[in-house]
Amino acid sequence: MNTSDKRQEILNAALELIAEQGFHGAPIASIADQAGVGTGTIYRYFETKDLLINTLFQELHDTIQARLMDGYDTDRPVRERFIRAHTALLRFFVAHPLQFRFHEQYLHSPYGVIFRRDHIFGQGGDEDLYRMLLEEGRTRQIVKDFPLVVLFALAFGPLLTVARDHILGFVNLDETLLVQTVQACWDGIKQ
Amino acid sequence: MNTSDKRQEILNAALELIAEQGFHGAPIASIADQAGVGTGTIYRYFETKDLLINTLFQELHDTIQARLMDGYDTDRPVRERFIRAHTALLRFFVAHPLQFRFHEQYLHSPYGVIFRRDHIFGQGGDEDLYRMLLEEGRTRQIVKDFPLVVLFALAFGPLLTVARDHILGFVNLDETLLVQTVQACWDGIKQ
DNA sequence: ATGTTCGGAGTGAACATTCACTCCCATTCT
DNA sequence: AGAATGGGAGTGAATGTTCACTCCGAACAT
Repeated sequence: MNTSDKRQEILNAALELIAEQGFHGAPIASIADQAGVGTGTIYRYFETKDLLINTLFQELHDTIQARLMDGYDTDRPVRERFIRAHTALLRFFVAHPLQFRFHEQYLHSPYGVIFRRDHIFGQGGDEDLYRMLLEEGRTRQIVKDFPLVVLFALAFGPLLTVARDHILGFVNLDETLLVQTVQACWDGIKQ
Repeated sequence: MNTSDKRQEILNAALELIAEQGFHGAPIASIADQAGVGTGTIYRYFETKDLLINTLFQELHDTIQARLMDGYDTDRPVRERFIRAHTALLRFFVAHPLQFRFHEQYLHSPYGVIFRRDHIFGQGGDEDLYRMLLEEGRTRQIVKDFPLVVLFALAFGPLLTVARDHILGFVNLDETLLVQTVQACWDGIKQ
C-alpha cells in the first residue's frame, strides 16, 4: 500500500462513518480502525481532524462541480441547462448515498455556515454553474425576479430534501419520479 | 421562583445555546449557567439530556402546530389554505430565529431521523394539517400526483432553506419577498 | 422537626492529540 | 555481494481535557 492509498483509505473511512453515524459517531479512533491504520497515522496526513473533514468536503465538492460541468453547453436554453444539471445532481446523490449524507451533515454544521457564506458572498463568478445559470435566467426574465439566495433555496431546497428522503428509505425515487421532481423544482423558480 | 419557572428557564437556556452554538456548544454545565441553576437541578426536571432536548423539540412542535391551526378553515380552497399556513409558518420562523435554528439543528441530527420516520409513517391523520391538506389537494388534482413525501420536500425544502438564509443574514426577507417565496413554493407543488 | 428542593464538587468514560518507539527499505560502506 | 546505517512512515499507549451524570450536604418550606 503506497502513501496515497493510505490517505485515501482514511478519507473513505471518515466519509463512511460520518455519513452513517454523524460527526458524533466518527471519533479518530473509529476512523483509524475503519481505515486499518493506527490513530497516529492519521496525523501524518492531516494536521487536525477539522482539516481532514474540510479536505473531504472540498474534494467531494470539486467532484460534483466537475460532474455538473461535464456536458454543459452554454448554447442550450436556460431551462434545458437547468434541468440537465439538476437531474445530473440528483442522480449523483441517489447513486452515492454516503457522499450525500456526508455533504448534508457538513452543510448543516458550523463548517457549513462558513462555506455557505464564502460561497454566496464570494467573488466567484465563473466557478459556479448554478449562479451563472440563474443570473442569466433572471436577466432574460425566464426565472423569477428574486434575490439569488432565494432562487438557490427554491432550486436546492426540494432537491436535497427529496434526496435525503430517498436515501433514508422514506420514498423510492425511480427514474420517472426523479425527472418529475426536477421538473417541479423548475416550476418553483420559473417566471 | 417556583418550580415551573425553573423548568422553563432550563428549556430557554438550552434553546438559546443550541440555536446559537449547535449541540456541541451546549454542554449541561453551560445550560445550567445560562439558566442560573446548578447542574444537578437540571436532572431534577429532566432524566437525561436527550430527554431535555426531545421535550424542547416536542413543545416547539406543538406550539407551531397550534399556530398553524389558528384560523385554519376547512371550507376555504386548498390553495388558499396552503398559502395561509405556509405564510404563517415562514412568519413564525422569521420572528423566532432561536426557535428556527434549534428546530433545524434537531431535524438534521439523529433525533430528527427518528422524528421524521414516525411522522411520515405514523398513523397520524388528524393531527397533521399539511398531510391532510396535501392529500386532499392531490385527490382533487389541484396538486401534483406525487408521493406525499415528495410533496413535503417541495413544500418545506425551499421554505426552510430560505428561512435559514434570512436568519443567517444571507438575504433580507421583507414582507413582500416572504409572500412571493410562499407563492413560489405553491408553484412547485401545484398541478 | 421533618420533608422537599437545590447545587456544585466529584466521577468515570470518551475524546483529540502527542510522542517515544518500531520496522522497513534504500543507500552506503566493506 | 553482503553487512551496516539512516531516515522516515507507521503505531498505539499515554496525556490532558471535556463531558454527562451522581450524590450528599445546604437551604428552604411547612
